[in-house]
Amino acid sequence: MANQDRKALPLFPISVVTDLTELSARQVRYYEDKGLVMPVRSKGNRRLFSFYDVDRLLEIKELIDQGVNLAGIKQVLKVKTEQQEQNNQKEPVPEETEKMSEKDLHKMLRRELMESGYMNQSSLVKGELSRFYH
DNA sequence: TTTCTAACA
DNA sequence: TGTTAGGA
Repeated sequence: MANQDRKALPLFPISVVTDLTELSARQVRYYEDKGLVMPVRSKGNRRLFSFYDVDRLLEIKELIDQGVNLAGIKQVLKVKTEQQEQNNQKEPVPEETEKMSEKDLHKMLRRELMESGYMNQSSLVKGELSRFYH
């Protein structure tokens, strides 16, 4: 089983999440209501969070005290999710460097840029995202 | 005992 | 956001 799947496994109740994130249960539930996280429900209508959910909530926490509102956070998470989906369908890198076509080389470079963080939060925060600040 | 929803001195 | 009522 891939690590990606493990991180997506719905495992812990809200109590664990509040411990890990320092967020109140009220906040966690509120953020779910706003679509920032979507934990699975289980026996007795109880929320089950995955590692991914916890990671997202930690990012949400950071953005909150950075002064970003829910609309802005939603934008960031949207991008994050899109990037993650791209990583899931990432194609294997060609074995031999000599046989690497120019096309593959460009794919690699583009991927390096994306994963090095060039097109993530930093640039977002400085640019488009600025209008979501107070 | 823990978590859930809904609502507000 | 906190807190609480009333159930499951």
